[in-house]
Amino acid sequence: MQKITVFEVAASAGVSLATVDRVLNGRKGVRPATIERVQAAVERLGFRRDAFAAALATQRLERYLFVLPAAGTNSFMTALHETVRAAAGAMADQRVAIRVADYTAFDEAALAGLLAGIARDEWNGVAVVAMESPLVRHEIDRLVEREVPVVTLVSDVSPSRRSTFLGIDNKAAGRVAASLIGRMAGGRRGSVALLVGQMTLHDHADRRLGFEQVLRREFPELALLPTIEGRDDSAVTGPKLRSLLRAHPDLLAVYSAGAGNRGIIQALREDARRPPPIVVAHELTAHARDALLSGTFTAVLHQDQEQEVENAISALRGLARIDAGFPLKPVRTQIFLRDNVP
Amino acid sequence: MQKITVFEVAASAGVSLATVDRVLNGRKGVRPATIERVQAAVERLGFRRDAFAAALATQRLERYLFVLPAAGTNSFMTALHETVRAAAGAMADQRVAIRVADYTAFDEAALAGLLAGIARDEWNGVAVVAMESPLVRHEIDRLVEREVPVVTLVSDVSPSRRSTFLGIDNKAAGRVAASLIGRMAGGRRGSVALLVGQMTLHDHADRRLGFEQVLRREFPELALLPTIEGRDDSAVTGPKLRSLLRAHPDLLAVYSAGAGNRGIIQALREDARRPPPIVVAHELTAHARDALLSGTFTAVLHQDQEQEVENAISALRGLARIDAGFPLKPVRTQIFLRDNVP
DNA sequence: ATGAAAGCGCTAACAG
DNA sequence: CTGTTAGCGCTTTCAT
Repeated sequence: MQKITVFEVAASAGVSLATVDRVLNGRKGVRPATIERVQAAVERLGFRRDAFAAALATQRLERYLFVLPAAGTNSFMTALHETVRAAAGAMADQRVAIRVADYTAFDEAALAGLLAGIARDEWNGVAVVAMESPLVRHEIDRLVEREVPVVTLVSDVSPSRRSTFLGIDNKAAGRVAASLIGRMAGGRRGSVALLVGQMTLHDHADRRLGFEQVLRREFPELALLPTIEGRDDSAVTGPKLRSLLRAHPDLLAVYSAGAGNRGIIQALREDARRPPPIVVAHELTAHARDALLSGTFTAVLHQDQEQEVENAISALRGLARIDAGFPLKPVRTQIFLRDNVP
Repeated sequence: MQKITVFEVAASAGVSLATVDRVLNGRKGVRPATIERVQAAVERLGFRRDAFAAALATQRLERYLFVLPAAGTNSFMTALHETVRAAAGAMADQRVAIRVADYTAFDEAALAGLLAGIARDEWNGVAVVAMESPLVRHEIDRLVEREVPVVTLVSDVSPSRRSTFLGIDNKAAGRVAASLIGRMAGGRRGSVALLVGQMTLHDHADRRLGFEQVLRREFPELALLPTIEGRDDSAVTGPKLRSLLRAHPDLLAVYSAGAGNRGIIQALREDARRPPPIVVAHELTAHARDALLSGTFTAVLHQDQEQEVENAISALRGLARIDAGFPLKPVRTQIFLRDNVP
């Protein structure tokens, strides 16, 4: 497998380098007949363009913007910032610049405003952790109109014109949670608590959907209590769960579909019932995981952030037509039990 | 963030390009004082080497060899070949050539022979799906002596001098299997079957270890039957499990730690006991997964091959000092329940 | 519509 | 030990 260069292609086709380049990059100003001659030469010689040389010569610089809820909102978001930053570092020497813009969590107007300020010539693409909101949807649609590729990450907004949603299958996650809880309850009857951040978060809403569906259909002996909105904030989830535990002595399981697990763990610690409630949660910090897994039977659903961010970057590059086809893998959810903590 | 080139570094340090290059690439023959001056300049200017230019100039061509059990051995191995081939394709235009060499599964001598024939100047690194065997261990050590980086993949051999084992935590996988089975059995007593390919396969041995450990300690009401060696072959696993099912009417769970699941599924289909046995298996094909998940309660442990192969390539490139440090992620095991099939 | 020639940023002979 | 210089393969003005 020899190295065929544009030079040999040019020679073989009886044209100059410039012409070969024009054909290769589909630029106009070449006679059809010439195009064919060049393409024939490419085929004949089995020419493969050298990606490094091309990148060097073009001096290309790609810019992508990640729009995320502010770090510090909760550990998931803090970690997400970190993950994006890490990915940015890794891509930097491939001439891919990645920046992050913050918005106050749950603040639709802030998010919409941020999106409104994005210009086509500034960014080659935008990845956004969205939320359900007409305002937000509208701005995403406008971005797409301005030909700025947009993908949603972690939490979607539908039906907007964003190119893809990249993230775990949240309905499946909810179903798994219900399945685990139902099996572990082993036929006992009692009530089940479900906590989300806020129902405008598409991902949390999806999880609830899947959860309810399986719980109702397969475990009718378990009564689902009204959903609690904890704003992904331990200062809210803690007290709310605490009073729920007090009000429902028969509560035997908790599904935390959002964040704010520190509050939840706290409330559970103070609870005295035996056996302690079954808990299924989504998490990110190792600390939360350890605390959660120490209960009776508890499972943690883990979402591969790194992969999600990598996928987002790949997708955006694909949309910006910098890099060819990207077979995106679905983002994985891992289930952690006590026995497989890393 | 401007573009700093080696040229500016040279100027700022008061040396020539060649010297900068020497320092940058850690080549010898530079006075310590000069090295410091250059490094200072690099820091000061925030110089980042352009990977494309470097790759272009070096004309580097990396060659890595994957040594695997022949495809067709079982679907896992067939898929592994395919995964390696796919990775090879993706790396090809980055001037990384990946080849595969086959050996007959379970044939220590064949594997050892293959390894013995590898020359240092032919390959920049070797990834091998190994097995426990003095012969194999010896050849791996010899390769390392000849300064050919070696990593093991999927199944390790210890204590050889290979650089790293890349693969899932098989003891953890075994523990999870036991945990799931124990929980699902819900206190019933009965016997449990464990099938592996062969005990010389390090990964299967590890899974057994973790499995036994948790089963004994936490679920003493479950009796573990003698381990069956099924050679990862459905023609063997099927009949063996079938006779086991006949001999043990109280058998209530099966852990398939190896391959050959088609045979296992077949045997379970013919079995009439109610409820059907709990099954935990490792798998690869979607078909096996679907079949397995249709039982009473069954879980499938899924191993991320793509990631494993990518990790192997990264690790080898790191060892070949082509690419800097790669923070390898542990390879994930995903648990599939009926509700989260992709 | 096509060609000639000058780089892109880094590396590696070859001198000194 | 350090500097000079000629590329690597592709892109891109600027002529023709």
